[in-house]
Amino acid sequence: MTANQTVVKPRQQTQLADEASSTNDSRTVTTCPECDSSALVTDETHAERVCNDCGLVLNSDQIDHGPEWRAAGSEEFDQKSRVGTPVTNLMHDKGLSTNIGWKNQDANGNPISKKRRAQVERMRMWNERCRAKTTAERNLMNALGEINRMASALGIPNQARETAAIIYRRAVEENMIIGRAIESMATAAVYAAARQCNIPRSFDELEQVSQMERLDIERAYTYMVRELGLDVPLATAEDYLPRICSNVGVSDETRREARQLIEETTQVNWRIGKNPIGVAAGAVYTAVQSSSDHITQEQLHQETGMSCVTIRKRYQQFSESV
DNA sequence: ATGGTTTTTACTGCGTC
DNA sequence: GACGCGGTAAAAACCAT
Repeated sequence: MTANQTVVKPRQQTQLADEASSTNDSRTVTTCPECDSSALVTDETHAERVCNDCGLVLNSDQIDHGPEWRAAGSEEFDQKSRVGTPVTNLMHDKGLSTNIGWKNQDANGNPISKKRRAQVERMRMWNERCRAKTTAERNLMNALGEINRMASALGIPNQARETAAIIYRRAVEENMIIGRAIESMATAAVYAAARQCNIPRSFDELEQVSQMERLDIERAYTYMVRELGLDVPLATAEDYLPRICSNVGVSDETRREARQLIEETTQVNWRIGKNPIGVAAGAVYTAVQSSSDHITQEQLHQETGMSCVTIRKRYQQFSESV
């Protein structure tokens, strides 16, 4: 919109990612960069994150997120604990408002009188009604609920959901929602967040879980990218690889091999302009050929939506470039 | 709207079980 | 014969301009 928005572009994404996870970057890594194993464990005593397979230490001197006190038993734990759920962008009030418990009991766990119960019920009702004071808050509640629902349906993890929520909140702040369908903007936020978190989902997939049509989602998305100056990285073949591998069920060895094939050919000419999904599928197929796994082109076609012909072509190109 | 590129579709034959 | 695979041409989809 304005000049200063384009200037902040490079910061935008890191800001979003940081805000969303509010943790160290390597904590969000799910596979070992050395051996590609997913057996990463957090060693609390040494404050390290270590790969169980090759022993690589991903990061040391981690912040201990646990409490600063110690408790001997669960009773003492309950007593000393003085914290609630973490602040989340996925709720319109960031999860900070008061909730009145649903149980009709007093603090000691004894049932309350009939008269008192009616009173509590009225309080509960009005508390619920007052939670979203304005229409804007009500809309936000609605949208964040939708974001959560779609993310669940697509198997998108919490970190990306938080990112989606932040993107949507920014759109609200910029008055971008007015005159547009909440659902389309919420869907676009999920799409952008998924890509920013390197777990891209296609417009087709989003269309399946959204109430909006593909074109509306695409429009909302381009509008968001433009107006918010979102820095959304292109989806790469590597991004698609883990999902394809686990869905199709190949060994870790094959997965590693496929990743290597992709990495080795990133600068190769034939990769230019090719659909990363096809590249990933081709890499998996190529890797499968030299392994004990039995995955057919048909299976990969079913899983990725890429045609057998395309998978074959990528396979040939991978084979030639080795 | 256009034109170049990529992907899909539909068809083919071959080898293997 | 069913299946997986490899090849091809034409059509469709995609994308930047």
